[in-house]
Amino acid sequence: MLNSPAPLDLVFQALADPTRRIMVERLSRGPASVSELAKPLSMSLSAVVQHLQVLETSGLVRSEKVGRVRTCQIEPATLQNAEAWINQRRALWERRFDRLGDDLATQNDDGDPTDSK
Amino acid sequence: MLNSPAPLDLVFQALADPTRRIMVERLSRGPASVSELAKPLSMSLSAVVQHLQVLETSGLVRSEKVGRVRTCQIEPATLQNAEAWINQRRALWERRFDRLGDDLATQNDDGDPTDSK
DNA sequence: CGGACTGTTAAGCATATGCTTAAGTATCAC
DNA sequence: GTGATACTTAAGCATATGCTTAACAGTCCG
Repeated sequence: MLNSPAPLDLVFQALADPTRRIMVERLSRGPASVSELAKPLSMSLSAVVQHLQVLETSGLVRSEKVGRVRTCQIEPATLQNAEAWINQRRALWERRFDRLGDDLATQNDDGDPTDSK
Repeated sequence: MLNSPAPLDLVFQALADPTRRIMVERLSRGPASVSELAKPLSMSLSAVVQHLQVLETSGLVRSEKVGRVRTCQIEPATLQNAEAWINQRRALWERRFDRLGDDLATQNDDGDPTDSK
């Protein structure tokens, strides 16, 4: 039991910050050290480390230290969980829209294609 | 273009709260009034209204008042924006994994397996 | 060894967030 | 009009968040 089930709360919370999204974007292109992550960001290294901790707690990022360098990488499964949640909601509302379409069709049933675009 | 581009910050921030995700889930199944949204939630109506404001500010929910009832519905496009962001990151890391596979294949290509461990 | 490099940790601070209670406003139903 | 219904708004409060600076701790290099 190394890592927690990474609740959606923490994942979305982590993604809510633009700095952290930049870090995730960078890591989507490949692993990076802490200072590489910090390079494009205009804030102290300390702040970057704190953002990194949020990302790791959320399960979005995993890191390992070798020598004096900590190398970070994304954990795709976690991002996919977030995506999956959104997908499931979409399934609900799309189902609803389909039924709505059926109802309209039923109402207009005797062939008059009102919105023929 | 009535409203602002609904920055991802606000969308992910809105989704970070479990109460608000319950509300979004409910609205994915169809429109609801404020008190209908509040029914499954163990907090004051006032708190629910405040959550609703967060959802509306994020662009995830739209609402309209008729008589004394405010009816709320989801705004699918906004959720899809969030999904799209995740999808785009995935495109990046998948591309990377593909190249990684290529490299491994190339390295092992012409038969001299010097360190076959 | 000594210094540069790469983080790490702690303290402090301003602002944001998620509630609460309490008081108010605008329907609707009789 | 009276009362119930359905929010709405404001104030207050505890905790969380996003930084900062400053001091500390390993690691590598000559």
